[in-house]
Amino acid sequence: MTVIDSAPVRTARPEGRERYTISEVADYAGLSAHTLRWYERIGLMPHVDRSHTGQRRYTDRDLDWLDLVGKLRLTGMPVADMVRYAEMVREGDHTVVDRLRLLSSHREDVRRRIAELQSTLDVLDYKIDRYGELCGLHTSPGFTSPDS
Amino acid sequence: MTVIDSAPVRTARPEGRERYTISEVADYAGLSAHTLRWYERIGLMPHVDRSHTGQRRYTDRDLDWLDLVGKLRLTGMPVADMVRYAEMVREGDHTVVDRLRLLSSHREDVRRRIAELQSTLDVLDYKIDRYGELCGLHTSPGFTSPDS
DNA sequence: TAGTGAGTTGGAGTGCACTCCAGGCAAGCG
DNA sequence: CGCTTGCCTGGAGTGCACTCCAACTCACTA
Repeated sequence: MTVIDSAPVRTARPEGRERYTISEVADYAGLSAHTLRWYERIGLMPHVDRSHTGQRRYTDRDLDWLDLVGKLRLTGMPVADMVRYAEMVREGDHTVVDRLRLLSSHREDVRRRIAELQSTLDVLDYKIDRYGELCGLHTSPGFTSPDS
Repeated sequence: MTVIDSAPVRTARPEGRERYTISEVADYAGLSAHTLRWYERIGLMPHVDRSHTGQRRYTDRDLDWLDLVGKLRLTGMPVADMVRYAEMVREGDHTVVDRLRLLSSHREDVRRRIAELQSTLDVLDYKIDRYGELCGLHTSPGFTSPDS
């Protein structure tokens, strides 16, 4: 992968060590060990290496990748798209244009979502204000509602 | 339901008519007719009335309700929570405090989500900038990447 | 040396939110 | 009259993203 496929910001890592067990990574990334193995099976991880006994040993690079995946996941990118992205990263630099396209289109999605959320926030504020008034005026039961 | 359970803003309605068929409502709300029937089955609709032949006839009030449901849905409120809300609305005004609680807690969720999306947007901007540079520098294939 | 705890696998199961299907009814049209 | 269109029902099926299971290995401690 290219240098830009590691996250730009660093988050606190368990220790200064450079190889992590699956449960350490699960804790760090907020995913279950199951999910980490599943990510690997479906091709969402860039080949995790193993200890001499066959246990997974994640590197800081893997943690960086998981940071990015976590961000994309939180913003609702489908797993299939993330896998496509991961594949492109593995395929090398001739895929940068497509990667750019994928990321840009996702960015548009995210922008749209922010706008949607914002507009819902307005509706919620309005309704919460109304309910607040209602609760402030008569908190006790025993009156009839105008409609319903 | 109370007056505040209709949406504060009006959106364009199919026609000035006051009773709509399921497919008109599907078009309007951006849901399938299947989904509208399903909403009713699970108790997410406040009793839709019927024509003399048993077909659903939605009112403007139903459309208002669907506006709200659509907003909540877009902001990721689980259907189960929306059903709880709908039940409370049906139960009458003694549930306003709980409704307020539910809405307020959802508002916090939405605020958190906006912040998350915003932070992802920053990451995306950063990566897209890097990819942009890369594409600007060498759009043709045939070179080796620094890593992988 | 036996037990505990953390890891391994492939495959099956879960929960959510739809989505579709088969079979049927009612209205309108040529 | 037959045909098409739109709607009805209960129940089954789908896709996504996990989530768990059974059966196993390995390292460590009492």
